[in-house]
Amino acid sequence: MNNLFALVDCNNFFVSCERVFNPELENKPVVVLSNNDGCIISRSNEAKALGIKMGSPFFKVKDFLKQNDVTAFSSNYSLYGDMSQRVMSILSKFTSNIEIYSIDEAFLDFSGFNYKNIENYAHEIKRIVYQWTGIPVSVGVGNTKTLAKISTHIAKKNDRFKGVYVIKDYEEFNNFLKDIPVDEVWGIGRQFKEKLTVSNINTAYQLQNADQQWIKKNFGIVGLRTVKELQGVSCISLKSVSKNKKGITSSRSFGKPVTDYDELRQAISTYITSASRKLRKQKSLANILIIYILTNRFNKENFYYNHKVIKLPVPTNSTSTFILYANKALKNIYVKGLKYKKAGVMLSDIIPEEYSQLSLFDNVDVAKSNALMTTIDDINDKMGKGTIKSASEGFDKKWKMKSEMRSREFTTCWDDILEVN
DNA sequence: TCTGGGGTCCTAGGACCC
DNA sequence: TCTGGGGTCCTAGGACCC
Repeated sequence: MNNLFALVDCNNFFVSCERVFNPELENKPVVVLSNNDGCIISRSNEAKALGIKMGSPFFKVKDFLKQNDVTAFSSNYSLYGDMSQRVMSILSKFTSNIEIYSIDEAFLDFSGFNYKNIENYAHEIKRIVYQWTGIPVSVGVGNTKTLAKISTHIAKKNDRFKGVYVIKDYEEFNNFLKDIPVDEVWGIGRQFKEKLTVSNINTAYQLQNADQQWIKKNFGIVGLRTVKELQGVSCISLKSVSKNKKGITSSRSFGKPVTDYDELRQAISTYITSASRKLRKQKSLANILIIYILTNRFNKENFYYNHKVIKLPVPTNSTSTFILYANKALKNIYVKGLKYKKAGVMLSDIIPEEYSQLSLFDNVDVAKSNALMTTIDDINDKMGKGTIKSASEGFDKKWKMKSEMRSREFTTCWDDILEVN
C-alpha cells in the first residue's frame, strides 16, 4: 500500500489568531513579537510584502513598522495555545491517524485513500477549519512527510491552488522543485545548505537527484533520509501518540537587566514552578535539575554564562524540592555586580512516576509532598495560574519580561471575553 | 536601552568490560 | 606490564525543527 500524508499548516498562525478577534486587521500588515517583545516571529502576508524579515529584532524595525502602519502584538500564548487545540481537535475528526507536529501544523495519515477524492477532502478540511475557528490553513499532500511539507509550501506560494496542493502530476511537481531553494526542504538547515551549496546543489530538485552514497557520507543517515523522502520513499513515520517529554525547559529573558541575587532567585523559582507543573502533568519525575544564568550574549567582552547540574538524590516532581536545590546551586554560580539578562531551568533524565524507587536514605515524606502538590495544582487549575505559589517566586517580579502590546485572553479568561455591542 | 523559547534525534568519543 | 579486538553505555555537542 502506498503511503499518503497530508500536512495541514495554519497560515501565519499567530497573526491569524489575533485577526480572529480583531477583524479590522484583515488585509492590513500585522506582526507578532517573541517573548519580551524581542523579535518578529509571525507576519501577515502584507507585512511580508513590506520586506519585514522573520526574526528581525523589534527595536531595529520599530520605526519602519510605525511608518508603514504595521500593527504589532506581543505574543499571547494562552490565546494561541487555545486556538491551536481547537484547530487540532477539528483535524482529529478527519482521521484518527494524526500527528500534532507543532502549535500550528499537523500531519494526517491518509494512506489507503483514493487519490481522486483526496483533493476534495483536503479542500473540505480547509473550509471547515476556517468556518469553525476563523483560522486559514494550507494543505499539502504527498507520499512522504517531506513531500507533504513541500506541497504545503507550493499551495501557499501559488494562489491558483487555493491553499491545497496534491502531488499527482510529477512533471508539474518536478518543475516546482527546480524553483525551490534547497533550504526550503524540511531537514535542510543552515549548515547543510552551506555544504550543499559548495557542491553546487542549490535546489530541491538537485537534492532529490543527488548521489546517495555521497549524501550518506557527508550528511549521514539524516541527510540520506531526506533525499529518499524527496524521491517518494517514506522513511519518517507518523508519530501519532504524543510521547512524554524527555526534557522540560523553562527560561525567559528579563524585561530589564537583573543584578540583585534575590531577584534572580525569584526568577529561577518561578521557572521551576512552571517546569515542574509540566512534569507533573505528564506524570513523571526528574532525576536531574539544571539551572543557568547569563548576561547579554550580544555584549561579547563581558559575557558571562554559568550553569549547575544537580543530580537529585531521589527522582521527584516536587516544586519545593527543586527550589531548595536550585537556591543552593544558584549561590555557586551567582557573581555579584553582573547584569543578568536571562535565567532558566531544565528538568531532565525524566522517568514515569511508577518507576520511582525509593532510596534507602530517602527521608522525604513522599506521600505528603505528593498530596500537597496535587492540591496546589488543583486549586491553580480551577482558580487561575498563580493563585497559590511559593513565596520564593516573589510578588512584584520587577524582572518580568516585557509584553507591552499583548491582546486579551479572549478564549481562556472570563474577564477578557470579547463583548459585542 | 532594546536581539525568543522549547524541543528532537544522531554521532563521536571516552570509560569500562570481557 | 604488555598485547589486541570487540562490545556497551553514557555524555556532550551539533544538526535540525517550529
